[in-house]
Amino acid sequence: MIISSNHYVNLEATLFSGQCFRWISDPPWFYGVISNNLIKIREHPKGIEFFSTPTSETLLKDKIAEYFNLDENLDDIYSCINSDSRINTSIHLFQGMRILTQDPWECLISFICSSASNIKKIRRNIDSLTQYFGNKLYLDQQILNTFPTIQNIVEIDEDILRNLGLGYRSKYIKSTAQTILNQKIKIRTWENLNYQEGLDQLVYFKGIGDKIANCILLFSLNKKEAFPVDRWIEQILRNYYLTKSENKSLKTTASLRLWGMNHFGKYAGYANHYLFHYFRTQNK
DNA sequence: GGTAGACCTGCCGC
DNA sequence: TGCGGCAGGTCTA
Repeated sequence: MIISSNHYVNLEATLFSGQCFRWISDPPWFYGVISNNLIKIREHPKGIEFFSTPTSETLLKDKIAEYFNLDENLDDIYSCINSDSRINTSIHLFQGMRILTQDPWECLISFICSSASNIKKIRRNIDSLTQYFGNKLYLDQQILNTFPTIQNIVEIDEDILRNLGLGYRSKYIKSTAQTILNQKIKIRTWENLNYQEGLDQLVYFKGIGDKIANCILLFSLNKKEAFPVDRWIEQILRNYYLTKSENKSLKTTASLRLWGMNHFGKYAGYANHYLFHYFRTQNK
């Protein structure tokens, strides 16, 4: 099934820029899991083309459009954030790269896994989790697994997570699932929170600080003003954006994040992600 | 409000 | 081949 988009959709950049961790590339197709369905997708002159199983394409169409934020006007966003040469270069290099709207629970666990790690290891960790807990989905030659549920994580021992290679993050994953269950926290209502309310809710969990919370807000809760500050973004801000005195006075992640949100405005998250991907790919 | 260690594990470069 | 530094952070003292 084809879903039309008002702007070119750059699947390679969107799916492999570090906002999600378990898509597989088999050109021209990409395979991934959305809402417990195996999705096969490729770029199409009108937008994107996809197949799904077990749910039919017709029933999943809206979900896929939402996942890729296809109704969001990229040209408007570009004109908002394109205020310097670095952003401009990145937009030209990765034209059509979109910020996704992923499942918040999966996004939350994935980014807890990301702390002091690297993309390869994060992918391995999440793959191990889905292989241990998930249900297998088949399409063409691909086998992918559904993501573990909150209940799945609550029910198993922390040592199993450690044996899967998650290290010190295991206790955070476990305690987050436990807290959500015990306090009957409704993840589905998170999308109704404003940025600050969402941030407060997320950093309440052990293992989620300012950076990871902003990733979850940006990549799953539709908060395009969110501005995750990691090692890369901190370096970019300090080297290219901050004045000498700002470099001195802005010490914490949160203060750098506030600077970024103020400087780049309501689509700061887009500016952040384009800069992040640009500098990461340049420095490989 | 700000800082130094500790924390798991496996890439990656020398 | 083997080894040490380091990675999309966060917590605690």
